[in-house]
Amino acid sequence: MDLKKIYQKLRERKTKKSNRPSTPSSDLESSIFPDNDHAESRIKPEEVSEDYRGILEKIKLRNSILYESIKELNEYQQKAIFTNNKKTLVSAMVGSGKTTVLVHKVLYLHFIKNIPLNKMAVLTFTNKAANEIKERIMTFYMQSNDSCAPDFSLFGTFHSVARNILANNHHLTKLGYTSNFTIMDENEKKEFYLRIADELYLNIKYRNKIDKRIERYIDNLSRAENKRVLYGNMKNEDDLKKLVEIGYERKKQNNVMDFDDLINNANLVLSYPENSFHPKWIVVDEFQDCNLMQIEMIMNMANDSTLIFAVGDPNQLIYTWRGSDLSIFYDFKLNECKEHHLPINYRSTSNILDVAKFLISYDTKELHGTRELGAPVSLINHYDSNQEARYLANSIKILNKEGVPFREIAILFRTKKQSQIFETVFEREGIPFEVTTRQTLQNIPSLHWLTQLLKACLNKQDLNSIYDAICNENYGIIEPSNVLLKKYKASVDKSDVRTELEKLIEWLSTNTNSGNDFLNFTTKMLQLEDWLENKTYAEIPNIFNYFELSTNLRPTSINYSKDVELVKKFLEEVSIYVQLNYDTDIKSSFLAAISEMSLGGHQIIGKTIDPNSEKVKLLTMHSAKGLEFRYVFISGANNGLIPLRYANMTAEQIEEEKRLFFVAMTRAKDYLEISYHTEPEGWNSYPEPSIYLDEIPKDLLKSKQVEKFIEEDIKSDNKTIDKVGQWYMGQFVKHPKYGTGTISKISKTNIVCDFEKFGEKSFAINFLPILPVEIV
DNA sequence: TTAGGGTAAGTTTTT
DNA sequence: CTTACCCTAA
Repeated sequence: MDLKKIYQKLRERKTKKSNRPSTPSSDLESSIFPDNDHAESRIKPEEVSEDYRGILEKIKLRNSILYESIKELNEYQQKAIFTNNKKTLVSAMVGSGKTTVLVHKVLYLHFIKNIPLNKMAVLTFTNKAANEIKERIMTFYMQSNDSCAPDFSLFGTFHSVARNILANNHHLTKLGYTSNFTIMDENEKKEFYLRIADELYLNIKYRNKIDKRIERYIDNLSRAENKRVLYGNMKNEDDLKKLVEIGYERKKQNNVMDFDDLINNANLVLSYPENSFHPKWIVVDEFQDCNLMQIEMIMNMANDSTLIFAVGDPNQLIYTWRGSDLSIFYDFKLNECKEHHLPINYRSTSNILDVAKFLISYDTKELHGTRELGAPVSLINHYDSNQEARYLANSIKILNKEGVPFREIAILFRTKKQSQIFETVFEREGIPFEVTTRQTLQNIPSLHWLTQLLKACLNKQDLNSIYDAICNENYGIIEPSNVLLKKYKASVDKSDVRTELEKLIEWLSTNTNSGNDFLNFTTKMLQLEDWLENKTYAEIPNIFNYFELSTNLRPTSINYSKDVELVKKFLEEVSIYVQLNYDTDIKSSFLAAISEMSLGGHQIIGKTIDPNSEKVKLLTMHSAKGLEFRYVFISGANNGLIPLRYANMTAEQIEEEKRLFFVAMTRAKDYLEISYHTEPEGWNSYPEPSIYLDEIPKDLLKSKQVEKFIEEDIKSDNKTIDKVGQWYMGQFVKHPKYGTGTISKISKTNIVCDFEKFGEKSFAINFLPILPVEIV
């Protein structure tokens, strides 16, 4: 159930509150705390505080619904919820119900300890996690008698909460920003820097790698000057340093922030001595993933009377490349912190846990299973990934016939590339599947354009959004060109104090052939803020008509109906966000909603992955984190792939790959199968099983070698052959442009010719522009 | 300006 | 191993 539906139900109930039945409906009850079906446990925490029973009794009197829910939890979970320590770290083992504990902690603090929800900051890393927490709390609100909608203003991702802190902080101007700043995502950031480089004729090498270079530059600020700037084959420094410095100033001029700026700037305003923003409680999810900036944000939000409750699992730390580090986790733990454990895993069979245990690096003794022995874990040796894909297609068909739904089956691998062969084979074999692809706003051009348009209207200094809104190749009113911005910037009068929006519109109207449509559209842009003035959330979808999107979305385009649908859904979503998170006025609430979309909220609209769809899931190990499946197949556990081999690997990175393998294994509920290949295709993978498999005792794994399929190999399309049709190796041929040459390579789909003057050229076999040459 | 030699980098992707 | 692209030599 999504937030919108819950909210609608909540509203419905509000209106007919008087004759509402006192018992909650059963469908709600079962959906509220899904992790709790195996609550009873033989394992007990060593010490149980004296007033422990008392607390439960107290809850029973205060809120019987919460009591019913909490009494189902195990004692470790209850202890973590009842703790009132200033700093608490809950080390949660994999599959031990940490989100359940987190949600109950919030409910306990609110309903029993009377902490208002808006005095609690609940910080997560993903929108998905934030939404799940909000949904569960909403559902609880619906069950209990509370009639008002909960205030989630400090619930959200670090970035989203940071944005809201900044937008509402009086000291923001000290940083050179105003409260209507907009957010640029990673792609927009790259464009932002490249445009500066273009405009100022900066010498920038490896332009396509500019994002990586800037990141590396900032990470290496402590290193020697030229070490930070050089990349690849560069011998001399380029203007990277200058670019970063100008970028820093330009972001302020344009009133835009990138993702990192949100956290960094929030830290700056929070650490001002006059800052008075301090939540009563700070609750952190996936604490092990925090980097230093995020820890700093937690600490800056806290004051002497703030209590911190963090939940995390060091064994699932797989994002150190985003700046998190085990030392952060342990430093926090050592510093006057009460530690709790959640050692009981409800997810996997004992066989699976027994194997996974050998890969655990921290708190080894603390993982306890609750389930039956189950099927043994298999280690299977395939010839290569193609053979494996055929084998799995077969196995999955059999499983499905036996009644296992496709959605309960997942195939996990280390790199995205590995999914291709499964897609090809499953497609051919008619097995329904879905691949998790990274969704960015750029993947949905109409929504990307719309966000840029709305950003441009609300932040009239955001030159990049303004330009992209007006000069978009699909939906813009003016044809984009890579010199327009440069020319505009060069000719603009520095003493002109008007906004960039006004200036660029005027400039474009005189320097391009713009017609009435342009005038009409840009006037609408300038006036959107005024239009919004006296509107309510319910009128936000009217923006569709305001901008005449039925014509501006290009009705002749093949994407038109889809675009209209997406845009309407987007505006609807914005409307709901404004309704749920209304703060001071419609304008700032609207901007908050648009910012939320920049922070990945669009995934709600554009998402193609439905966890409940009847499809086999093909996932990278990273994207499988947090998910679970009855049947899990880990593909390609070869050395070099797990751990993935690349230059200068550190011991820490080898450890992280191990944790990743652990995460992959523990996704399985009932059945786990691990494979490696005799002849792996990647340049970096060796024909031997992963080193991590050596750490697992042989008798815990059921080893098997799969016979090679003798059917025609699917990759034979690319294999070289000697002859096809009239063509043979070494044959003399003639090409109208390249002249004469000889055939140097033949495959089922292509012929490669080596021309005397032009070297090797490849041609598709169905469209050969060459002729045979008769040798006399 | 162009051709060809030389060499680092390559993965994962919460926002 | 392949790719991208810097760098240098004409």
